[in-house]
Amino acid sequence: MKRDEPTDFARLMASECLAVRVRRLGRVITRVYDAALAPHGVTIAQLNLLTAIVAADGARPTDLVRILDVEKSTLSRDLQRMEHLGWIRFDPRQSGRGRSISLTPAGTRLLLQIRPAWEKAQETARSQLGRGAFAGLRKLLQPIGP
Amino acid sequence: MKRDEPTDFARLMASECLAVRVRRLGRVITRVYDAALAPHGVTIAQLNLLTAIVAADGARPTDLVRILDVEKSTLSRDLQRMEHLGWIRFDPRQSGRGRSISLTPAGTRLLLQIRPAWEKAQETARSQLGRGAFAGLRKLLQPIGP
DNA sequence: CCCGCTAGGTTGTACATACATCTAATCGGC
DNA sequence: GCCGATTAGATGTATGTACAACCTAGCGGG
Repeated sequence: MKRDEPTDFARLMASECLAVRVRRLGRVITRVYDAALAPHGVTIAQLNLLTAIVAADGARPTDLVRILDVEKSTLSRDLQRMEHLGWIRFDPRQSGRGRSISLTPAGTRLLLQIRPAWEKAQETARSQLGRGAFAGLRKLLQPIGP
Repeated sequence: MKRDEPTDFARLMASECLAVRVRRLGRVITRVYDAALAPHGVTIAQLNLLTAIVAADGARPTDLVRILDVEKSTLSRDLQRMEHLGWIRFDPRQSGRGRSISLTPAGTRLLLQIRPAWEKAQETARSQLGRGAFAGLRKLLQPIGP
């Protein structure tokens, strides 16, 4: 019986490819969080940016690029959107290049309002994945983050 | 000392949010695979689709939606692109709704040419994450897949 | 002090993704 | 065999993502 090379490869991808699995989980998880946050008009990507800006106090776009492992052009446009929405502001720096980012009062208020929705999304994700998988993933992904 | 609620939330997100971690890993991993596949003019998302079509022989778009956990409108456009590129074809079905998808000869040839680049991306991912994390992730993500 | 470098950002283009809405085809009850 | 309900897909709009190419403002050597 002749081996079917395309089928072999297809099976191998399905069972072994890390990208396929991580991306799929990303789609599913993103939907969970986006659905929970939607009533506030915010996405998980935007919430991630907002909290990163708060956590890395006084950071410039280029710092967030490093911290979040996102492309600078992606970040540039994401920040533009959030500036137009009135959530963030760019401040000139005393010395050195670039501008620091900070939350506006509206951005800060929004962040605080969002929190319960995020907690709910965490709980949904936990129950959908199972508590063991959730905790295991969080732990395994720890060293990958900053 | 007064508690800073935004900062608390920001720290919590950074340390506890599963979406943040999964999405970040997704960006990093996607770049690894896309870079390896780029010389063939294919992305990891497209390779995933091609192999899913082969693995789920005779599947319709709606079947892939279920299998890959992707939105039907997303899939619709991804398939359109691949049809225009001449990689896939839609075949009418004997009975029932919809159309089955299959690879064209060009699509099949492409798939076989790609394989070494994918193996290389796997190896790169493995060494960047560390073998333990790679294997652990693959295993943890197993039950989430189909 | 000036001029070249380089780091920081933006813009052009393309793909991947999703939600809402719409169209079309099929299925099933009667 | 028709007609209402359901399903399969396509389209409009928006976000997130990346690469390549470009621009520009500070830094630093001389």
